[in-house]
Amino acid sequence: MKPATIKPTTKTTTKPTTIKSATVKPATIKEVAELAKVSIKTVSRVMNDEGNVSPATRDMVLTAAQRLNYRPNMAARRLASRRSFMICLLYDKAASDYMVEVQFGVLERCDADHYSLLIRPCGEMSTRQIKQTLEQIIQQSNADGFILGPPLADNKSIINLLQQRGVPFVRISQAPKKAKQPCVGVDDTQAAHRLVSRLIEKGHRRIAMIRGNPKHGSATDRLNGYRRALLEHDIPIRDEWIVGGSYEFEDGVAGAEQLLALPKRRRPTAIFASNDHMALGVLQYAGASGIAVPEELAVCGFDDIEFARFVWPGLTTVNQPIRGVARTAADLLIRQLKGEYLEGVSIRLPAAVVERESTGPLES
Amino acid sequence: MKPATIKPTTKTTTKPTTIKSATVKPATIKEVAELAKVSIKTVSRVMNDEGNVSPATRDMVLTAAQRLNYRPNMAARRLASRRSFMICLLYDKAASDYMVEVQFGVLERCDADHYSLLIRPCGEMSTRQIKQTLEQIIQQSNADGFILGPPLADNKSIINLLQQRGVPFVRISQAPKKAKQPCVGVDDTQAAHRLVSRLIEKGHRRIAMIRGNPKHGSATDRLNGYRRALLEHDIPIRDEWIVGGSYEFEDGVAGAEQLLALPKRRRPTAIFASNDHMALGVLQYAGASGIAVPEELAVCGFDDIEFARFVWPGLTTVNQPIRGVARTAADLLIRQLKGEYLEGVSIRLPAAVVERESTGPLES
DNA sequence: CCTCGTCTTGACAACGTTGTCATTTTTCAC
DNA sequence: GTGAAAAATGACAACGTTGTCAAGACGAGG
Repeated sequence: MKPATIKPTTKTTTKPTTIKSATVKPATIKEVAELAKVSIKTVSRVMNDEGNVSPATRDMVLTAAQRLNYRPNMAARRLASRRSFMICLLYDKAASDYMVEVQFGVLERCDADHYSLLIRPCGEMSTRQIKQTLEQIIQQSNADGFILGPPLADNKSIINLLQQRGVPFVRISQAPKKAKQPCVGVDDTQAAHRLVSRLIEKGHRRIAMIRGNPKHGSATDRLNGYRRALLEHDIPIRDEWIVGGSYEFEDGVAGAEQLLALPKRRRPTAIFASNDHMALGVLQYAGASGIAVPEELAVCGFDDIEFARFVWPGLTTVNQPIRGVARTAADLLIRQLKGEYLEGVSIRLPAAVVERESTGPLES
Repeated sequence: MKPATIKPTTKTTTKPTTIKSATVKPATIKEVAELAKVSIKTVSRVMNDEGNVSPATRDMVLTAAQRLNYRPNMAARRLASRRSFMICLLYDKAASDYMVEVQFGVLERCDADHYSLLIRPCGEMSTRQIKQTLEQIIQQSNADGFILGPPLADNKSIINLLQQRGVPFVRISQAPKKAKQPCVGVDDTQAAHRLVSRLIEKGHRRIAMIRGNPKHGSATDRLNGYRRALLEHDIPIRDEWIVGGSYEFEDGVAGAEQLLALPKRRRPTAIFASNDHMALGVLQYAGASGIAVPEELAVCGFDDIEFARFVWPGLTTVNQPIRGVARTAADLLIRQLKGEYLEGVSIRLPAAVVERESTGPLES
């Protein structure tokens, strides 16, 4: 980091000359109590909706609080209650669009209950480092709970650690698996199934697939959806039409190259890439090698990232209700923190196929 | 929000049956003090690097702390010191790639000093709402300082509020303007100038521009860079080649339509869109209307978002060192919090033109 | 050897809440 | 009315740090 070039001033230690308006000292619970003529404990009860407060006193306290513009001091509250009112969102350096949406969703729910959100991207960390970071967050920041984004949500080692520590957490993942913790996600298998079925309806028989990163449970699910759709329509599943990938743009390019190099007879007329990044890779390869999309090749992806509609032809894909998933995850976590018993709860939100130009004319 | 379907269990209030390993109670400063045979205050001094501690005692404390795996309790620290060790990142719901990078950069710096990061997207709020939110964050979470992302960094009203409250903040903006607060950014004018100059070098004379959102200072800067480049090469600036926009994809589409509808003689051979989103809009319009890029039309953008290289043809654009800018902003803020005097400091980081296929063959 | 600074160190009171438990008031059934 | 349970309220001690201030230890200069 380059140090700033600071214009030396006459007195380096002098405070800025800004006319600092006497920063109003925030009111404390004590002052509210005095004004309302009750004990601080009663004020506390009202502020926390603890019940066992008569409507009359409740009103008194509320108006007093309002008049003093009182807001409970979080630090004190945290210290006394041994809760931090903080939720930590743990995620890989996943697709930025995806995570921004997740952040939004979680924040929406957090705000409703005055929880703060700590974000912790772990993209460049080893599992060991992540665990260390976790320990620190638990002990130091004292996070009340965690939300694990994909693919961390499927990381056995991390799950175990949190379980051992007794910290509540919710997983965002399509694969509920055996873990008992609440899990929210989208039914990837079903969505992929629908998408591929749609291709079949449009007349395609030679449909290839580029698989996703095997570390993500979603990769398997999407593959299964593809398989099921083909099976249901009595289309044989050919190994040469299923190529590897790991959700990166370049995998799409490489996959397309491999698939389109097949002899004309066995060359696919449609490619289903396991995510939009790879689908865009396919589009780029097609564009660069003069293959017309969708006339010669239909392409579709998964995720409906922002840019799926910003390319030409627009990319057919699956839109996931990410924000909703995230909001639900936060909701489950907060409810758990409030004492609700949610073991084994698993929620699937529906995903919708979005058809654009890359799979053919829109009215069909 | 749909409520979860919860399998009723026999005892609803029972805690999960998970074997909860006796969650180790974190060590407190008191225990460290006892083990090191010093007072808690001395431990505190060591932990905060306050100085005036003899090397011998310092060592004792440090080893004791390590042996107990001691980490200061943040809540207590916050309460006692009346500082929150929290920084709030305030931003519009700007391009997600951009903000994720900013978050990364800020986090990197925060971690180094054990600051926590609060994120606060204000995309859908009015200035009034934002101010209210700010008040709450200042009073309740007690954030020590703020980092304002664009375009909030140029919002006079918000700046004033923070100034009045006496809360330190750093702006991320290309336009230092008259505000005294530290500001970090990129020299947009210069970058745009370079980009357009490059187009001129490649032989273009009819270069159009799609302007950015006038609320962002960057829009003006980029326009100025464009103007300067043309002026320097004695190319007249024609109003019909400068169309409005507000950084959205659709503005690019519309702008392209408008520009390419000009009679052939006056039709631009190159379009400089003020950001990549709009440039992608131009690309889409060109693709959809059969205009070959770069042969018939050169296109370039600004920002170098992830997808600039994922489209065909790859988009020529300007790469901003966003993470570096963010890290620097956080650095300035933290240094300010430590008492350094940084009024009027303004740091510009260089941005680089990235040439891809959309402006012509790469070796030229 | 004394004195006066400077460096170290510690005792103790904040900080602003919540938790515990005792006390007072209200409610209700008889 | 009476008694007993329930509801409402309050006193006070946590919570785990940091800030303040005073006291002790140590060195240097006379």
